[in-house]
Amino acid sequence: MNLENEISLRQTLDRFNVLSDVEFSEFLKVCEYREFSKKDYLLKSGNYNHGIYFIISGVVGLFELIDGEKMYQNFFLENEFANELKSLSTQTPSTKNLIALTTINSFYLNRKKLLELYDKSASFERLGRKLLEHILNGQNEISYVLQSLKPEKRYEYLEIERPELLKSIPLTYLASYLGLARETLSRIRARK
Amino acid sequence: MNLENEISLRQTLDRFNVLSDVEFSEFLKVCEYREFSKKDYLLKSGNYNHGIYFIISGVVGLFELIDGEKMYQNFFLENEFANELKSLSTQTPSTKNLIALTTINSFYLNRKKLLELYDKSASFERLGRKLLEHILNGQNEISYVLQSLKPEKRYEYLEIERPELLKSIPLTYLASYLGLARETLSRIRARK
DNA sequence: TTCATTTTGTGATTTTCGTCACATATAAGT
DNA sequence: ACTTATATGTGACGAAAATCACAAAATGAA
Repeated sequence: MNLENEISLRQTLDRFNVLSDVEFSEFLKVCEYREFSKKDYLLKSGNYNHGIYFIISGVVGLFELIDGEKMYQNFFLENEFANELKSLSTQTPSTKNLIALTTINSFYLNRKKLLELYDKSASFERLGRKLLEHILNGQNEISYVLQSLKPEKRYEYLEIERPELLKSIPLTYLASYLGLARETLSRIRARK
Repeated sequence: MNLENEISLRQTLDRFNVLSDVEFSEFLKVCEYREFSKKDYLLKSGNYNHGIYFIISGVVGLFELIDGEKMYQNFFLENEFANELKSLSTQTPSTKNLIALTTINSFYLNRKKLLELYDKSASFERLGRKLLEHILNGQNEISYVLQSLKPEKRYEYLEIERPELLKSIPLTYLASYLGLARETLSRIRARK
């Protein structure tokens, strides 16, 4: 069970191809197992952000309150790193929130401990850099969708590129993610 | 003149607070001075991407051809690093283009040489990581604009947060950047 | 200076999407 | 099982933006 979780993490990190066995066990030492119930906040706006979460199971949403409405900006699924990097890197209070959309099993990675790892070996720093590259590529993609695609095509983007989101996340949240009115997305789906 | 350019670079890098004097002169060794005329391509879609450019002076645009139209996705001004990180990090042919919108003076930073630097000292890797964080924060911001702001507010975002773009870049290009029809942006500006 | 190219402005028209209102369905909590 | 809270569907309507068409202005090149 616990071992299984570590294997998930290992496999995810292996895709970046940087950590040796020894380094991985070093890495594991900074991982704290944490659980959350649905609607729990992993990060609340106004608070400082001290780390990131590796999602073992469940779905986490990143949102910002705008005119009293939750605008979802990202979703993190199994085997992804839930994060809000702006407040993490600048160490200023977060304007955004991370919320558990389901029950969550996760590993928490404390920022300070990660920075200490960075000092120990360049491999960890490299892992951090590669993870950032990965996140940035994802962010570029969603920008492209918002900039260039009409509502119907945005929905198709989800169908093709991120079908897991359609399955696990309420339409209402996806609408804000795609920059559309809830009703518009509902109608797009209706005519399919 | 040449010294002046190096000072610009130094000041820009100093904001990340990682390189010593010695490391900076090491860094300078991988910088190749390059000039471009207006309309030259720094990167052409279909080609491999072998590095990034520090812009000493001028403006570079990042665009993608969609239905035969240039969709501008970013602009790089003086003292910024013009880049297309997806093709650079994955080493696949670029789908995007970097084009000189004015005469350009730049330093070219070759990817391989940068990776070699990364191996030499963790400071360089850290610089790379911090630069990525910086780029990612910018990318998050433009996503927010596209997702949450109506056309008029998008224009105001430029007025307030990026006035240099309004001064130096044709309205037509800015329209695609903001995900709007050219005419819409022209009318927004007219009623101000 | 002249000609071609690029960029911007502006009206008329069409389309799409957002908004409002309310019904229904589904899930969650006691 | 009952009640409340969340989420979804759908029609009517209006506002806003896209599209089309063309003129004017600005920029660049020969």
